Amino acid sequence: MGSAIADVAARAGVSKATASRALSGKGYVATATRQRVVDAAKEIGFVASPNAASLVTGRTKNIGVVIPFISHWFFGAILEGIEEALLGRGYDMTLYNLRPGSVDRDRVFDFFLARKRFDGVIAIGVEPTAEEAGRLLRLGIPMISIGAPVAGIRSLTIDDVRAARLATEHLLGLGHRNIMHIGGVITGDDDQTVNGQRLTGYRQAMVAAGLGGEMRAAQAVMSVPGGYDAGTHALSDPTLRPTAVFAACDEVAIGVMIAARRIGIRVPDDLSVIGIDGHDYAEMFSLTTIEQKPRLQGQSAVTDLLEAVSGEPAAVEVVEMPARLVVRASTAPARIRADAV
Amino acid sequence: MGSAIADVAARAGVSKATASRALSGKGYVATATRQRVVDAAKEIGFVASPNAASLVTGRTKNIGVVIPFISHWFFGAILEGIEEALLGRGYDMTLYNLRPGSVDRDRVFDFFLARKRFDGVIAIGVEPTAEEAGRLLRLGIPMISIGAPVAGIRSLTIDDVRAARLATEHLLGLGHRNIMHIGGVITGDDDQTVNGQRLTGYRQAMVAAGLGGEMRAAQAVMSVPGGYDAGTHALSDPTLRPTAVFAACDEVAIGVMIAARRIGIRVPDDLSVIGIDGHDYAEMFSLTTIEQKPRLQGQSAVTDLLEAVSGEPAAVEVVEMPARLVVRASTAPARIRADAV
DNA sequence: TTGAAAGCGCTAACAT
DNA sequence: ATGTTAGCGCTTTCAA
Repeated sequence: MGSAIADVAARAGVSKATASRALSGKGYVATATRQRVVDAAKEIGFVASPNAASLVTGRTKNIGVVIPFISHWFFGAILEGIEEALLGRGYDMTLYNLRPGSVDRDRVFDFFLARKRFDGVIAIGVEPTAEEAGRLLRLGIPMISIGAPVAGIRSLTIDDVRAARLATEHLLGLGHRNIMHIGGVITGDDDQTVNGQRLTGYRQAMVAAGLGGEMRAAQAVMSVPGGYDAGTHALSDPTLRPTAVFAACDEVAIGVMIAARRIGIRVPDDLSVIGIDGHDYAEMFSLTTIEQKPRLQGQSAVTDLLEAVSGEPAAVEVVEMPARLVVRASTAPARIRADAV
Repeated sequence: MGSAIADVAARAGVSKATASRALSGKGYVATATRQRVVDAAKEIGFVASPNAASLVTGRTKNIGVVIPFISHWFFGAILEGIEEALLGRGYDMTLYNLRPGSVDRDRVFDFFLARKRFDGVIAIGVEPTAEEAGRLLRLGIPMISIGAPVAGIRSLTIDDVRAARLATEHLLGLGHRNIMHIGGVITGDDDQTVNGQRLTGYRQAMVAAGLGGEMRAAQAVMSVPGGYDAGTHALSDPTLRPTAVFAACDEVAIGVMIAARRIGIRVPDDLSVIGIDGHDYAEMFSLTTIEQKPRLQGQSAVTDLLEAVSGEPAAVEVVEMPARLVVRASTAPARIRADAV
């Protein structure tokens, strides 16, 4: 029941302080004494109250995580990586699911996160404002960002511009000229979010190839059905149909491939598709992709954050995660069409 | 910074007790006094320490959630439902990702959950043992289970046997005789898990239709690639091919449909497929399914659990969630094949 | 309506 | 190597 460390101490015939030392392993305790305390604790089923401990140590062994989606593969996989890394070190994870544009955003940053409940915070794809970040840092709560470079705090991300360029160049290298980009929703023309950067990379590659006039971009909800809808729309007119699609993420790419097949377009023979993420399903769909390894990103974020928690604040910088091109059958060399000769 | 309620009190010219009453809204405080306290708190950016409050009230406003997968749609959607419901009531969610067979299981139940960190625990698809459940209940931590009936605690679940029977009967009603079940991994013959119950429902329906001798069941990893692999295997031999497949979940069903199309089997004309879950992608794939509404399950779990937290412990019982058959094009009436005439 | 005082369960000096 | 003491920041009697 409500057994406290005082009960353990009494049972072992020592003081609370000694019981605390024996149980936590900090400070000198005679081996025999320690054993008696440990036994006593086990006998009455004692488990220390983390609240009480936190109150005095100032450490909670708890990390706050903010994420926009859970039921999207990429984000779910990051979460799994974080959880695994945290659990192994005796930390737990408190999760805030903050969809883009959520009215709860202020409450999460101002109330939930700004209490002394967390040793650190991981923001995934959320792009905290300078004010939001500053508030936490001033409270002494280190923060790290995954997937979105945030001014003033350490960020883990792939170089999205470069990844998009890589993907587009891969299609160009196969001989494609008519390459369409199906990306996420963009706000404004100088959008610096992940979606904006991927569009930028596409543009850079197209312009560099002298195809600045051939660029075509559409926006899709970042999901398989989103890609399906956008793909259906983009591919329906045979005369305007691209020969290759660079999708801003694998879920969209998969949706596009499904739409193409339903329309009767052979993939990859008549349409090359490339995505970004390295989705678990990519192999099944023979999808060519730029691999991001989200689980690894989650684990790295934990490593970096806990370093900042226990030691010096980690340097503020953008850490580039590896992004690897994985070629599969979904991208084939462009074929010379009869009508193009 | 480390502003405490004493700072607020000093600034407002009242005692800590009054400041506490003013901020929490409990107890008598003159309106003018309250306003001064609230202003003072805002001015110095005071946010109460939940640890300190928990220590004295015994309530943490924090719920522990145990889940086997995050990056599977069904589980992710439940989590989103839970988070939404919790956030609205000022509660946090601490998440433990416990894959089946994980070596961390004991640590999570004995160490992480059994501390006074949680007002309640939600176990999703985890089936705590009587001992694990009893331990928490003895500590006064109410627990609720989603998706798996657990002895001694309240459970939210669809009637999996009935859902499976419903699915199978739907295929039977379309005239199918050669119906295969592609389910999850089963351990032993009287497996009482979700997978086992769905197999049982399939058997009941088949036997009731006089097709006990025609039953065929395969096991698959519960994912789209898992369904793809199992489907590829099950459908490769044209002479043994079923005319309909009842898949134990939508992800498997989708995998089976993709495999079928790749093999050249027309869906739904030559193969009817039905799943369970009500996946977001079901509509896109025209998948007939038994809908489970996981977000709703998550929300209901929160409602029920918080009732138990604040009032009488809720009655121990199994609450049946609605499961609804959604018919789409992926199940078509069985056709009389030439070779069957 | 407000204040003083006690104490939630633990850890960390400081003594011994 | 162990015990004593003093809080961590808050809420809650109890008195005024």
